[in-house]
Amino acid sequence: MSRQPFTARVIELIRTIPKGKVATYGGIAAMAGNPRAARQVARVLYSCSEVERLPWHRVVNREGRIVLKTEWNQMEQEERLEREGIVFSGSGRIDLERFLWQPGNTV
DNA sequence: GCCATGGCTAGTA
DNA sequence: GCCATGGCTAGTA
Repeated sequence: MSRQPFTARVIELIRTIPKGKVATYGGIAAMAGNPRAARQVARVLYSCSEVERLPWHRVVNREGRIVLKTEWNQMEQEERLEREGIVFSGSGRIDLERFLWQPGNTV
């Protein structure tokens, strides 16, 4: 199953998110070459996570929130992130200043 | 036509 | 809460 370049880059990028960090849908899309294709990232996660064994839980929305449909899935994502040391505020948000993956920085 | 987005506005308190 | 966005798939001809 060969993939389109954009999708292949998205998959590769998601794989690269380090443990203990998160990325945003829009951020991954931008790194893959199209800042407006945030929903494609969602689509890739939805359709490829299992087969590609992606660290799907490390992708959240621009507000640092989990946006999965079902409560069951939301809880699983939250648990996986907390197990990696990511902290949620009382209102269920992740501090992106602290936990956002920024491939460029040397810190 | 689907999708796990994002950005901007309207409308309430 | 609305709706533009865009890569991809399913399903028809």
